[in-house]
Amino acid sequence: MVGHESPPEPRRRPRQARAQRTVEAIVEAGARVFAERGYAGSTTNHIALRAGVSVGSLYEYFPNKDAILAEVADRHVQRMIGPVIELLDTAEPAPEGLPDWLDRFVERMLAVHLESPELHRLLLEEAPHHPAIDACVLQMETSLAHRVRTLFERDAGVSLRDPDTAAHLVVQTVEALTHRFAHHGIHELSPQAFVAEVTRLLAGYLERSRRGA
Amino acid sequence: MVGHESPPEPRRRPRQARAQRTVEAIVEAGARVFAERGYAGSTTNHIALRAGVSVGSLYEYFPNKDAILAEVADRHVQRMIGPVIELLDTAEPAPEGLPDWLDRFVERMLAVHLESPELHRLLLEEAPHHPAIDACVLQMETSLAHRVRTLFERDAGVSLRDPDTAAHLVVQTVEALTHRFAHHGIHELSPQAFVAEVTRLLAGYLERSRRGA
Amino acid sequence: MVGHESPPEPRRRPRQARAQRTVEAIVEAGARVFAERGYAGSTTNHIALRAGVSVGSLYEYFPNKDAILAEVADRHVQRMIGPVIELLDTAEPAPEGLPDWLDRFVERMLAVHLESPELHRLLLEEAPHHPAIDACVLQMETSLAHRVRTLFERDAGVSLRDPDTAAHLVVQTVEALTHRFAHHGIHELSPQAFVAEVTRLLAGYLERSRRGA
Amino acid sequence: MVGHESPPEPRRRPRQARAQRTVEAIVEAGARVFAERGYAGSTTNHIALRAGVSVGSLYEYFPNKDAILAEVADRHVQRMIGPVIELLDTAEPAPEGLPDWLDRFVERMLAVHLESPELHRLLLEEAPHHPAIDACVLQMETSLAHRVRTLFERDAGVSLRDPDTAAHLVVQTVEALTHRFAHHGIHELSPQAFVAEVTRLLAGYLERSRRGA
DNA sequence: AATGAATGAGAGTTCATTCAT
DNA sequence: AATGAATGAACTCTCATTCAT
Repeated sequence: MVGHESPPEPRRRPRQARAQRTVEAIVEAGARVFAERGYAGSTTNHIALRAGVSVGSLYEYFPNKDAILAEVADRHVQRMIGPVIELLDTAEPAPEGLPDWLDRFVERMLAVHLESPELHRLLLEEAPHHPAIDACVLQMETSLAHRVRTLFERDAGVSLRDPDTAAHLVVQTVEALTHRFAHHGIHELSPQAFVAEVTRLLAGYLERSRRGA
Repeated sequence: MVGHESPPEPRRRPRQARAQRTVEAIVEAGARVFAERGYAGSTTNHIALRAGVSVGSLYEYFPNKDAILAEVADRHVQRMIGPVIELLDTAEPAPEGLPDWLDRFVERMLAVHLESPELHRLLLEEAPHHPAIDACVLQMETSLAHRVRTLFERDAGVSLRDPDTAAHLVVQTVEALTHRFAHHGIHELSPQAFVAEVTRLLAGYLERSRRGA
Repeated sequence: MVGHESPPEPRRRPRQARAQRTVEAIVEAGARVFAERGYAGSTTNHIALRAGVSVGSLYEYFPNKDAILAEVADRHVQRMIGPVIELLDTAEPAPEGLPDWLDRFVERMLAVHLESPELHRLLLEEAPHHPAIDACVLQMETSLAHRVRTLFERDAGVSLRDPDTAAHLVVQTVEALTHRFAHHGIHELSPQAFVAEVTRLLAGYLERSRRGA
Repeated sequence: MVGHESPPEPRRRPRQARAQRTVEAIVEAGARVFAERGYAGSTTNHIALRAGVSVGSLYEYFPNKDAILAEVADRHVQRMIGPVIELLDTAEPAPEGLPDWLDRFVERMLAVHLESPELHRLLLEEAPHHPAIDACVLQMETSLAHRVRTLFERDAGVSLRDPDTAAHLVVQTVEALTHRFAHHGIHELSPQAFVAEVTRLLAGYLERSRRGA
């Protein structure tokens, strides 16, 4: 009769799993509520309600409202740069193909910006500049810049005088322009034309910046 | 008083010199307090206190907190673009001098961003996207882009395929990069080097974009 | 939060016994505070304090000050007309007894007015004419008039030309006179004498109004 | 050359006349503003503005908001009872004509209530029970009751047991019923029918109350 | 005598957070 | 672990009143 009365599953698991689900629900609810109502307009009660959880539970897992924002921001940024990093990491060494992958880079950045624009805008523009968010964004940029620089260096055709600066400028420019375009557009410019134009902008820069030039 | 809901009284226009001084003090205090504490962290009482004025006086001239922000934003933007517009309007027609005035343009934009960076950051990044601010910023950009385009067209050496788009991209890029640089810098890059690099970025683009190219 | 203006959240319905007690305390405190200080002189903080509850709790259950007044009014009216309606509903059919039940009717109305005269005065005279209160009062009157009319019709001795109008006049007259008497009296007139006099007034009217007359 | 340089008009007159006009303007503006926006909804600034006067001037002549209300109330009551008193004072001694002048009394009271109902309602129902208003109303009632009593006594046909009480009841009843009717009506009852009905009500009472009865 | 800018106590209301259940 | 009732400091905004001009 030993080991008979208790199911083989560990006892603590369900609790932890439940807790995990609760946290998950809160973060997701947070993302939606923040996106819909802005930071100041969102209350912890809204979020708890949307998560199907009581405020008490919310405070069981997050010390305050900002902590929810930080988590939401972190996840959002991770989800955003994932595809971009993947692209950068799998880029073929192709000297003459520079414009080609620039094109693909810009294209993917734009795609990523168009995905959940409200949340994105919130995090980058409206949210009080919480250290956590600032850190997130800087880290994202550094991470991308680092990979872009690696590509520059690996690519024989692009041997720049100051590859690090170039990489940062490129990343910042693409980030800023796609962000802007995703939100306000530029006249009637189509996304394709926009991507082409930004690619041209960067290609010109990189050619000019070659060490030999 | 339920169901009586009289419309919010129109605010007083300052007529006497004393009133004018009060308004001035409120706007200036608003700029400072907003810059120091952020939008949400600033209260109308803070602003009134800093202005050396009672809350009542504040509400005599501004219907609510947002209205103060709008006024602060408007003045800030006017003060910011003034020098840049002046530069653009007095630029000499100089085909071969393109890099030269690009350089001066970037330089002045950076100077302008370094002036009251906290306030600037507030208005562009943190403030809830108040229509008034959005309008301000878009108008500023349009205004600059228009002048830049005029310069492009007047300058024989830069006959672009799509001068309008190019002008917008240039303005947005400069705005974004200088803004960013003013706030976070890029490693140890000096302001001079930064300006030179951005100039190179834009010059490459414009050369590439020539109609003949 | 400009232009976000979320609709006022629907208030919580008390579910737990504790919450029910809180609501009860607020309504009772409201009745007292309103009666003592008048509507304008009463603040939500006064009421909360008197109820032994925080303002926050008050707003948990009532969207605003008026809502408290409405609830207080409703309860007061219900409590007031209860005894009167009971009297009317149990009146014996007694043709020659008309003066008798008129007497009892006036007597009970006076009793009811003497009960919590301050609150009563507030609701009928001072309170901003909130729809809820108006409705309450009209409904009360209609309700009483309807029953009075039924009594008239049932009573063979009182077959009026226009029983509906008569019923309304009777109810309004009794209401107005007892209300007045309860608050200011008439010289040194004793309550008994007052009741007798009003009964005489009405009896005269009803006799005169008989169809045959 | 004596008495030559100064015009014969007294110097102070213009100032007083102007002041008188100012007071007049304020009281009239007060009446309108109170009637339109209710007591709480009216501000001294509203009243001053409407009167074409500065707040400062308003406080030159009235110590506070209540004082304006009191004056407005007083004038209103005077204007109201004027015609009624005139009627009572010129009534012919006419024993058999009792119903006749009751009819005219009720009719004139109704007319008077229909004149500026908003202001009237404000003063009797909404305004905080300011002593001044209470006094006004009581005085009005006393004044009318006194005259009615005189009529009763003069009129041989109506020799009541307690003429004073009867007079008060009559006045109060007419006041209450016409007030009510002017504001809410009774079903579809026409004003004529209403007057007739109230007359009947009172006539019945007075007949019953004769000493001999 | 008149102006109207300035005052500031105090109103109603919100919401992040706590804690008894 | 979870609930949700309770908290209360803090906010925005009003308006009767004062007083320098």
